[in-house]
Amino acid sequence: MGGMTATRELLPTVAPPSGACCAPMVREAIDPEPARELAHAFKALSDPARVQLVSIIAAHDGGGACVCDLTEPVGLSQPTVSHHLKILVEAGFLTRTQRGKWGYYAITPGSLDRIAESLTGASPLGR
Amino acid sequence: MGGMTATRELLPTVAPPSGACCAPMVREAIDPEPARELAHAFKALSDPARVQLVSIIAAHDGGGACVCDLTEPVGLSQPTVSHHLKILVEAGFLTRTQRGKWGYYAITPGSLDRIAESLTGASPLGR
DNA sequence: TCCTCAGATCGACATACTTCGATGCGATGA
DNA sequence: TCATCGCATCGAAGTATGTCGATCTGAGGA
Repeated sequence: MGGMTATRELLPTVAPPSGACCAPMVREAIDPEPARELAHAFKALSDPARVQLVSIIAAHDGGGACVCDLTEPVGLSQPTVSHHLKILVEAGFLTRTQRGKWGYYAITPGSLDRIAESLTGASPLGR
Repeated sequence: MGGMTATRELLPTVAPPSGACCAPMVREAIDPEPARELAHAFKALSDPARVQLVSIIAAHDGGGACVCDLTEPVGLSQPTVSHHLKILVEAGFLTRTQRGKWGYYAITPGSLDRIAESLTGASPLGR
């Protein structure tokens, strides 16, 4: 294999002769179904209000936060906040528990780390 | 500090007497503006086709991938793929370079790690 | 110069999402 | 038992998003 020097610097100004226009893939890409699930998780975090809600609830740490403490910081109506919370619960980021007449929301342990891992290292999106 | 035993297990069945219904916050929550930016980044990854595109391009690693290699795996039309790529570029996840008559897309180094960090450790969403 | 090809942009359409006021429901307190 | 409180659900309205066919642009080759 002599003479393979500086191939990285000598990218051809035109593509390979025929057929392929790109270099072949180095690794396997994600399958459609996992892609769908991953996108669904990201969609749950794709609204500013929901990002704030997760942050506020994470800041409460131990006991969780009730809806009454979440409405005012995000500046939205109670039904809207309730709607966002439901989306976050269904996506697995939050858990809901009822104590007395208050409902408390808490971060599902590990849920954020799991989604973070999908973006790094040897996962389908990481490099 | 005697007698502070098992307070974690003895959560009251009703909330604190008056006013506050939750424990106070342990840390600072995210501000509205950073929340908006973070949500915007997540929104770029909130579509299955875009997750697949990022994965396929990441799998090409070195030289990047051209649009002709991206249309078929995601099963969408060329204008639609082009549309999704634009969103990913604007969100900072991809970079585009022209070589000959082909356009090549590559992952912006560190962009995925940066978003992953916002979900873990001492960041506003992590715990 | 003209033709061809890769791919970006445009316009249109259907669907999904965000938001709110009104209402329903279960738990507390009187 | 009845009134009140916390909050989930419902229905409606406006906006944003995903998708495609048609078209435009810019680079290469004849």
